Amino acid sequence: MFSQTVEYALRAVVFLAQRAPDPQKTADIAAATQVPSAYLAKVLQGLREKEIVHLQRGIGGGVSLAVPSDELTILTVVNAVDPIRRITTCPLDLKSHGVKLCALHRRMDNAMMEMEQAFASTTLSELLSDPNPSVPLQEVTSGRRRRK
Amino acid sequence: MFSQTVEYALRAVVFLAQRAPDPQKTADIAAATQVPSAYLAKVLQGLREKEIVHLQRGIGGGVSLAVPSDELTILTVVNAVDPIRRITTCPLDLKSHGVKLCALHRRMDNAMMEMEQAFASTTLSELLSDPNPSVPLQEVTSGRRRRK
DNA sequence: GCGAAACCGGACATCTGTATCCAAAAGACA
DNA sequence: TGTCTTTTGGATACAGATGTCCGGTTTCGC
Repeated sequence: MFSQTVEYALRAVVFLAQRAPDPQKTADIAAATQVPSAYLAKVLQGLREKEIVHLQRGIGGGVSLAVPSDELTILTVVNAVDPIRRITTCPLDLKSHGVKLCALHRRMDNAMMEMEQAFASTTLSELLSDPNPSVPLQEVTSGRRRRK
Repeated sequence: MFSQTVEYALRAVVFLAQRAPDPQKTADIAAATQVPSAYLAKVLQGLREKEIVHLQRGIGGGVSLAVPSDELTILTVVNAVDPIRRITTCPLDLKSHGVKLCALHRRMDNAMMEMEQAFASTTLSELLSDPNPSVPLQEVTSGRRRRK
């Protein structure tokens, strides 16, 4: 349903949002998110082209969000690496269908529309502030512990 | 989002539902649904293994639905060829997350759950009786045709 | 039983997503 | 300027999805 690349990209931006605004090295992101580092580099390049992250070479460099986490939605990230392609015209190119989808394709597109809306309405910062014992990318520790 | 194979399988069963209970030749299904016939044969074999269609060899044979169209849901067909894989445990195998998904994965799974529900609640016969001027797989015949 | 109709099944080809590796480019800093 | 650090981008590899091909098998009308 979702490609690995989407999953990887989301993990990366969540990690970056957690550590914002400090830039993170690709290798560190890869370790924390359990993504192959060489491949993560490719995924991050895709995010850079869409101006979602900023990549800085050299000492002290790394990857950081190019957009505030409260303005960055899940949908933006998903569409950057593996766009949700809505069904806008008949896949069979039936002329008389045109933009008026048949019952089958309308329902398929509706499902995707709802997914789009769900993803468009959730920002990265909302994810991080979710009152959930399971914090993205982090093991729960019995005691109280917090590091920046 | 949806694989080609899913799209092909859905077109095929819709066509079969329209012509039920008459068996249809694979080549005819392929022509009507605009699916490569050799590949459609593979897809149909998958549907046969899941006992969604019945394949009959020999003269007068062909493909027919093995399930009444009012008992066959879109979800059944989708899951037969390309199962919707719900997120049931933490993709990162974080021990403390276990079955309790973090905010990110919970939202992704929620989206898939809603898609499952939407597809599970629609049967093939409901698709065919949908009051929609665009009939699946068929050009609208009333009125003049336009040249391409 | 014969032969045509129609599916069966496996080998093969192609394309795309996923993943790895390394030399080169670019930035920071002494 | 020189060097260390970190990203960049191209080459390569592999797997799975998609698509093709063809001889074989089953079934039925005659």
